Amino acid sequence: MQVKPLGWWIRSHYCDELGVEDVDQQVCLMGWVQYRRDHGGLIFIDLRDRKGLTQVVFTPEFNAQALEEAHGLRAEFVLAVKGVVRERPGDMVNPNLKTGEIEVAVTEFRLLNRAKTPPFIIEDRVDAAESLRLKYRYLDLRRPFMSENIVFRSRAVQAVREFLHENEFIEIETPILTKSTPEGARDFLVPSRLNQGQFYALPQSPQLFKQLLMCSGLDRYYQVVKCFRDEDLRSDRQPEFTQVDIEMSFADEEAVMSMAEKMISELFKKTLDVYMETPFTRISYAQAVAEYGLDRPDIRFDLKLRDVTHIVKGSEFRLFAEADLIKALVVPGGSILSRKDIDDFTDFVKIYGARGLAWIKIKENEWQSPIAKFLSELERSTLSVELDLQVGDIVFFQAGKPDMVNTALGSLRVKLGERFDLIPKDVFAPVWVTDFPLLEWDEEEKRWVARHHPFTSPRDGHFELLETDPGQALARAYDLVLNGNEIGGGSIRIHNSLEQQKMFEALGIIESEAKSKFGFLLQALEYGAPPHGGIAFGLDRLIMLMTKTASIRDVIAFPKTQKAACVMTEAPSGVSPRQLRELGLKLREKPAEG
RNA sequence: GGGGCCGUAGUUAAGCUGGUUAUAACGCCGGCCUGUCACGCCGGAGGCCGCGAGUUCGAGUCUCGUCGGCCCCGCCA
Repeated sequence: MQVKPLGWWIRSHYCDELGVEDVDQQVCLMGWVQYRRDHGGLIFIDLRDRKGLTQVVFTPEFNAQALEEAHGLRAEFVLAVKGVVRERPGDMVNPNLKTGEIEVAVTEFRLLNRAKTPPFIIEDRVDAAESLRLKYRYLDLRRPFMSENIVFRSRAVQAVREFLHENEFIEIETPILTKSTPEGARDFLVPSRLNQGQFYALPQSPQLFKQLLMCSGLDRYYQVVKCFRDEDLRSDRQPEFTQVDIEMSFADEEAVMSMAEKMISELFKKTLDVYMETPFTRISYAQAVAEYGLDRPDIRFDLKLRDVTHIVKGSEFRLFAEADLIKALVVPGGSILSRKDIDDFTDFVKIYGARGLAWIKIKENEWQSPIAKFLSELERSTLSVELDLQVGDIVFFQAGKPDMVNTALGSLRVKLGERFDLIPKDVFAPVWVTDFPLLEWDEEEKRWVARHHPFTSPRDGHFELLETDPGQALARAYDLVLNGNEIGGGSIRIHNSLEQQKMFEALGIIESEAKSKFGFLLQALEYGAPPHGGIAFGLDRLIMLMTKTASIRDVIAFPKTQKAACVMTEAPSGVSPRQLRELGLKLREKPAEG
């Protein structure tokens, strides 16, 4: 069987399109051999393209020569098939296939290309090792699961673009080769050949450019844009990722948030037919941390943390007595947990720096607990009343530094939500988190750093706090959280040069550095900068949630591994001595290989 | 920087407290087959047990190191 050119053949249908209404039509399909069922005198091939499968049948009645040749077909061979659509008799209908009521009887076919036996079978139920899938990514993307994710992503981006264009936003590209700035994540650097010893940085986000576009009067900007951060990876984090980046002039936080939630709800309506009620729920940062322990609360289930410091601070239990904060988490019906379960949860909270996990099982006549004996009668009764404890409940306690207590117990809350099946599937629960602190104390650098970024405006009247009590200043910033995942965040920016300089001062950035790193921004703000603000959405993470995939890699065509490498191209790699010389670079140590 | 899990035919896995020739399924190759649909039946090939040391009479199995993949903490405005 010879490989033949495409010639003048033209595809008439995709492999998901034909049905009984097309019977007797002459059609032409093109695709890959999915399954081959060779009966000797009769051969069935399931032909696959990106849309679906169609059974084509080679029979001697239609073309004996073609049947003869088709014995040589193998998985993943590329075919063009011409034939007649036939209705299948009732008992031969395949109800599992969209095109299962028909088949295409082959009158003529062309083998367009052969294929080696693939390293793994191209189908959804085969769970090949991820490293293998990544090495042969082009094959992995043939699987319906993967290609559907990629197609969905395209549809979602399309919906976002439509919304933004309808709302007067202008798509504007910003530089990829740009300037390294202090603050924030580690930069990816690109050496400059024409300016030896100097480096570009890849943008962590187009933050400054979009603000400058507002200064330009372009008024409403957006961009679907790659961003780069040289930090460690996670299942929801890649070193290069895509943001839907938005900025608008003459807007306060209400304007940005209302625009953003319209965009998100329209996106969900258009692509998933999911209705989201607007306006979205809002919660302050302080309340989020108090009740959920995290600044990205999953509000799909209740189970809130309770501050019990005032009740048990004076207890004889040393861990409580020494703690700055003691919080409790009551799980109704949780006393069914075994010792082993509790040990596992204890190990889990230790990840976050907890020393242990205190617990009390509320039984009919007693409190079963390693710590009950340390609690006075009053402490017990106060806990019982304030936490409304019922027989069958379990109470977990976490005590220590506030950050640790909140993170550990907040993470445990999510874990318990899963364990007790409290999290409704198929629910998308967006929530705005607002009133973030403007600054955070960086213990390592011994200075205040911007929690969002240094261009975020403080709330009215909070500028003065920068000099008196920086930790109390609140930001005009907002995060959008979906099912416990941060999917977007933004702020109203400082649009006054003097205020921006004051902010740099508060961050310990000296004037000369501010001038050299951000001089262009400070200048731009002096030439009539409009009030402005914006938001950026993490597209990959958003798509991951919408498609309910477990990893961000499943919604990115060519992702990187945890070591930020591409298994397929083998990037990163060494470069030739000549390339280094041209760039004026010299490696400190000899690499293993060039 | 740190913690954890995993690496055995092409693939997915099994391989017990170390013990003869390392199993199975799918895939692959050959043959048969006109109604299958993850076709079926018969036969066959296929292994540096990730790599390197060590312990041992003996290592897929135990120890250490190393490489790779994944999950997590730190980090990620």
